[in-house]
Amino acid sequence: MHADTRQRLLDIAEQLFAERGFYGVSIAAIASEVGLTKQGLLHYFNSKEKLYGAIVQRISDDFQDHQREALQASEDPAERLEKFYAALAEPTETNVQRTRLLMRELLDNNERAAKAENWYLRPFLDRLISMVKDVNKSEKLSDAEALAYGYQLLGAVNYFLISTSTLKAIYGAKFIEAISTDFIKNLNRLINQGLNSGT
Amino acid sequence: MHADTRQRLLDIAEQLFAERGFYGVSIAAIASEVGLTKQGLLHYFNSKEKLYGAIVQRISDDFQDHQREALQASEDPAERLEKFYAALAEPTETNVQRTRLLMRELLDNNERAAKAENWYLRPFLDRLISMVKDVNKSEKLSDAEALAYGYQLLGAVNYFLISTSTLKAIYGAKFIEAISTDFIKNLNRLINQGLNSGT
DNA sequence: CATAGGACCTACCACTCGGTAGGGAGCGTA
DNA sequence: TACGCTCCCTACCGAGTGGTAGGTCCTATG
Repeated sequence: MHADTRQRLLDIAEQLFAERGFYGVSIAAIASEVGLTKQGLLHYFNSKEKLYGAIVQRISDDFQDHQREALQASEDPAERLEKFYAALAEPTETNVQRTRLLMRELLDNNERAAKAENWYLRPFLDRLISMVKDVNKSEKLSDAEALAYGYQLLGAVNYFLISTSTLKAIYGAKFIEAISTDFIKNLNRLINQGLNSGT
Repeated sequence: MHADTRQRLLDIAEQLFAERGFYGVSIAAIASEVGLTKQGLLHYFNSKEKLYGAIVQRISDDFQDHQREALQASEDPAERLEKFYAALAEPTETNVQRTRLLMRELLDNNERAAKAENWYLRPFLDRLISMVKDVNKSEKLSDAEALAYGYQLLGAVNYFLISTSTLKAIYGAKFIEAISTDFIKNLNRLINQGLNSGT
């Protein structure tokens, strides 16, 4: 029962893991934030890794849901891609948080990524490849070319999302707001130009 | 004396911090990798933070050296920018490693980045802005526009660098090699196209 | 030959970590 | 009333953490 407590644990743990990383947060800290003791937490998730795994799973599930929605949002492939990246780039608090967490995952998994754990990215990337290929059917991009292209935009968006707080501290909030709008404009131009003018 | 040991400490610590993050490595682990005890390490760097700080400083210094070299490498601003990003994207082991470390820095510093610590990025970014503006003088890009543009490419490159090992595990080494060449091709196209065809 | 200081060491400290053992309060069911 | 189950607790463990105190060896300098 008490799926409520479970949810709150997941929510808060997600936040803390995103902010400080897996090694940077203790389960005791997570538990106390929820109003439990460490063992209260361990009642729901048998270990720290299990808790972390559940969070990553939840995020990747949600991501793929959004991807499916983007596919149904429009008929025009280019427009679909635009909306897809626009959704990814949205500076929502949870969006930024989850981007941070996935970025950390990418960094931590490094070489042991060969294990089944990190393949959660696979369906997401596969769908991305086909979305890119749909935009430019005339030239018949190879999978590698499509992924190279899609990944560039993915990197641009994700990197920018995790940078905004730091950039704000350096250049000030106003300047960064100006950048954000330019950023989206640029992104859409890259999507349209980049795929119309040949490889 | 024994600047040699000091160097080895920095080298190995950089590697370990890049792989596992600040909290993921103990100073004892670093020391033993060098062939010292924990206290041997503390003889050279008074604390873990000091050691880490010295590493970040060294990286940012080197980065700016490379940036200066790129500026002198060519007369054509667009070509300069091409060479600059090509150097950043080079999948050297140390290059990948340092990108990982700086990415972690970006994630960890988050909101407390307001302190002087993280401003090491500032001169690097300022130079980037002026490089971008030089390419497209006719349109007189604002600083925000220039940074938005430069940062997109920066994100694309950095994100790709830290992803390669994971992508290899998912798609296989050959596929990723194919992507890498397409990636650079794409990047150069974005540099030339993106800045010639207006904001 | 004396002395100072660099380059390390062993021993230890207070503390935190993830995890186990075991118990108790409140509940629904028989 | 008795039983078992969910939810959460206190108490504790071994291992590991960053850091301090204090000592030893070696070399360079006077």
